[in-house]
Amino acid sequence: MRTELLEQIYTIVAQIPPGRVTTYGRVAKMTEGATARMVGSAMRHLPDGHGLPWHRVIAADRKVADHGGAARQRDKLRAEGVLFDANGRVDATRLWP
DNA sequence: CAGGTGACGAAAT
DNA sequence: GATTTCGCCACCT
Repeated sequence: MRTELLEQIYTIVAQIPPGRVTTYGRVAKMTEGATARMVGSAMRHLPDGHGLPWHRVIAADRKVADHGGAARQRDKLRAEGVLFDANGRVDATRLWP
């Protein structure tokens, strides 16, 4: 059921190690049936203080997705040691399988 | 019920 | 490489 997919999404995101990142599409494929859009939507509806490392989920082009908290997301990532190149892209080696 | 939308992604132009 | 198009699917009008 839907909540099952949602649970899977939350679980997977929670598994991303600090200083590492993954993409919406990757998370979607790890679940069974979810799409990248659903993952993004799930992140958008997260309440405050959920404890989920939502900032470690980025777009497939390795740039921070464009949304209201993009700036904050970048700060959090940078605070974890994730470096961005001049194009605002994250190092490919930081990708979490 | 029909249509628009969006923290996406891949392919085409 | 920047833009556009299309596929995707839960949700809201």
